[in-house]
Amino acid sequence: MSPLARFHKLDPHKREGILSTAAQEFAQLGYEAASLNQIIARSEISKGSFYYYFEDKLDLFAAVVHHYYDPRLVCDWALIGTARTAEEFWDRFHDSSMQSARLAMAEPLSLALGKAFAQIPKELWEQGALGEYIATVMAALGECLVHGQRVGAVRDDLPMSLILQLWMAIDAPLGLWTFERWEEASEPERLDMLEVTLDIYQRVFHC
Amino acid sequence: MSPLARFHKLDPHKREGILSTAAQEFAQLGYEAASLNQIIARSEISKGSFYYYFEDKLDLFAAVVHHYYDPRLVCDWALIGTARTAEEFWDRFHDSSMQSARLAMAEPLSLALGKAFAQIPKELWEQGALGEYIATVMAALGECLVHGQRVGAVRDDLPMSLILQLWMAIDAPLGLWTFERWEEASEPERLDMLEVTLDIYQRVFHC
DNA sequence: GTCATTTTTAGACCACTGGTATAAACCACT
DNA sequence: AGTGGTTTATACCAGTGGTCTAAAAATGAC
Repeated sequence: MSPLARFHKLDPHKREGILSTAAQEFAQLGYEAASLNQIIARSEISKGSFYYYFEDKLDLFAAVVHHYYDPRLVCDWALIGTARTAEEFWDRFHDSSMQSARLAMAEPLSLALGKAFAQIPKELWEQGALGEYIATVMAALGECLVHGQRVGAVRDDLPMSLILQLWMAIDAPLGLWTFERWEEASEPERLDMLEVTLDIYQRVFHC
Repeated sequence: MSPLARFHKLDPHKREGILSTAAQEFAQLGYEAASLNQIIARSEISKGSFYYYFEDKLDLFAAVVHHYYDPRLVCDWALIGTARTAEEFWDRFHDSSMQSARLAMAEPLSLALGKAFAQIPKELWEQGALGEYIATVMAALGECLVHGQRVGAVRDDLPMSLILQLWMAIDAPLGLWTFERWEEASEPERLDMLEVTLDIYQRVFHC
């Protein structure tokens, strides 16, 4: 039986405890800086048990992300991906990401995890459970963008892999910027930030 | 006397040796993964000596960057920063970054260091000698962009800090993408890649 | 040339890292 | 009660970046 499977049939209370302390640790310090030993100690679990439940540190992180990172934070790509025209595509993208942003700003833990995520070295992106998770998300975004190309909303002079890379790269600073000033911003200022963000996506990816 | 000062008045041969092995190690493995102990061992230097010459690992990295990262790889921002009109601004930017790109592609070490650089956690960007280096470079770019705003070439609806963040964020995947296909690309293909890169900068930052 | 002082080197040592190994405890089932 | 798989505890590992101290080498004053 795989370690993760064993973890899943653990007493839910204990499971939550482990995931929660791990999430805090990762969110606060980032992936690398978070100490696995600390997490283990704080979870009041022995090292043996830990490695009975998880393959390694990265596996734990994947489990945390899977549990705490709300997928609604990212756009509803399935919906966007059914737009008929370019205008409709960007309109839906607009609405959906507005909605997601609102949600995201209310969930600092998810955001912190996102930051920790972005910090993970690229060569680990393809490994283990985390790799699968990333692959899924990227595939969904990719599919959506390919549809965008089909309806003439997204430029097709660039390879999709580059588009995805750029997308992720742009997302990080924009998200951070928005998040940092969200609390102190008035409602129109907030709207403005979101519009700016969307505008940049369009500038880069609209054909 | 500061460690770095001591390092600088070391026998140039020995100095080169240390910097060279460190550069290789960092370039190959990235900052985190590079083992300081390995570097020390390969440099045939004792740990005591190392910490007599450098504050810490990051300080060494800063010294390596300072020594091996050719500033010509980045644009000639001083030149661009004296453009009189928006058109001239982007033209100069175009020419300058074309030239820089050519140079960069011929210096894989510098590029690898750049990658290692990008991987360093943000909270270290402001520390020590590396922090100073980064601050200098960013200041130069910032100054150039402010001038760009003055002549109407660069949008001024965004805070400069965000513009800089975005600039760096976009730079990474584009540079990587270009580098990866550079060798196998024909001359027109190369030109095309560079044009695409420049176009994206303009899309995002042109007002 | 000798001695004292400072600069430089060597390497043992430190707390900590992620990860392994192994043996004991637990728990059903016959 | 015995057996065999599941779960736990902990000692241990090589490696990490970094500290400390004592000796060696260079330097300057006389």
